Amino acid sequence: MEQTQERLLNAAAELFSKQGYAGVSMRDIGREVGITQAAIYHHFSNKEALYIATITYLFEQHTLVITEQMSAIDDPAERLELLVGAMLEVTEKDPRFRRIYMRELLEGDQQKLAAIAESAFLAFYEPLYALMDELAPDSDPQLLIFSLAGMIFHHLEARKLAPHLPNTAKGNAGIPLLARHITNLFLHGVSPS
Amino acid sequence: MEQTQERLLNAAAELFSKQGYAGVSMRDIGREVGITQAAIYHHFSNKEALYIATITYLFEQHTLVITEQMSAIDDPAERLELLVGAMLEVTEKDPRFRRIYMRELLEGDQQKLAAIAESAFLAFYEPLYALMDELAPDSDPQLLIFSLAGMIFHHLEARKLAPHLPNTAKGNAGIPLLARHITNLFLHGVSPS
DNA sequence: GTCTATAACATGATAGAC
DNA sequence: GTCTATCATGTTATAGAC
Repeated sequence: MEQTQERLLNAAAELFSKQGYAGVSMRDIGREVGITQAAIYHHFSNKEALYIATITYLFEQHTLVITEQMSAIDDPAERLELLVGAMLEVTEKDPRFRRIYMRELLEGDQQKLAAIAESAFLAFYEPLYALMDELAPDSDPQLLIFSLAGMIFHHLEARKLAPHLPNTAKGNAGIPLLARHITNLFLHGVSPS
Repeated sequence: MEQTQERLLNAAAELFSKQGYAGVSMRDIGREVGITQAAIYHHFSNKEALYIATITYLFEQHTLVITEQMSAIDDPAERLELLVGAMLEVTEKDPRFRRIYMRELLEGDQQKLAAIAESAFLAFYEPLYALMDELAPDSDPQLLIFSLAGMIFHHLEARKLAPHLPNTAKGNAGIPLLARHITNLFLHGVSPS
């Protein structure tokens, strides 16, 4: 099979995002795909290379779609709305993507972070930077990006916490409601006019 | 020394929060404290027991301080400002605290999350809920809390990423600047009137 | 309370057959 | 491209001396 490499990437994405780098062995990944641990080394030179390739694979899969859609829209506020909605949808549909991101923030050393930033995050970061510059020319675009990303990622993870908190609305907040909440808060704050 | 147990908890907090459960060996923890791996088993029955004890230890340390300060302030906007500043300060001073929180969001099963929510998060959640209700009576308080927490936690983690991104301002954003950014965005959005 | 020694097993990686 | 076999090392945990 020629697609073994991609099946390895998908198995690795599932396992790494759920259990972390140290929590997954090459044998675990091989088992998932149906080959032995040794055979993986024909496709990737070592565990770290497979890990980096996995992250790159996940980012490329999802960020290209979003930036393409964004580039078709002129109005900044409209572009923001699309960005938030698309990010929520994509990261809801593929939790591996957002978990690998958060996990790397937590435990990635500077060397690995640098590799990830260059190979995966940069292409996504630039159009966001431009958008923030249009929306708020007097603010720091990087701070705004970090704020927005923090809201999007945290909402999706924190939903697991909601059932254990008081006064929680019945039924989880759907993606469209979340998108409206975040977009509105980002544009107008807590007290919209 | 009688305080070996506490020194073990601190070393474990440092390592577990940074590298995750699987990423830390009993030897690593013992080395940090200056005893052998075998000696740890005199204080904790096994690795998992040490991990649970570590999480409990961290949460107990940090929850009360902030809510006490908040209860002294009447004006909601002022109380928000204090909350954001205090949260940033505390979680900056003890990164182990926020990392364990994010890590448990990522990989904690529902049972462990329920325990953490009840034993640690509830007492903190209630005054926040009341504050949101005062700030924006027509919005969902839980959504607002998750948005705010997402910004605070993500900013502090994402600073590791900044050096690898283009157009980064020289020098990391300090806590006071971050506090002003988040408070302002939360109250007025990207384009304050 | 801490040590050394050791058991029993898992891990990343390589060599070489097919 | 995948296998089996193997190596060197690291892992949790226990036993028993001091």
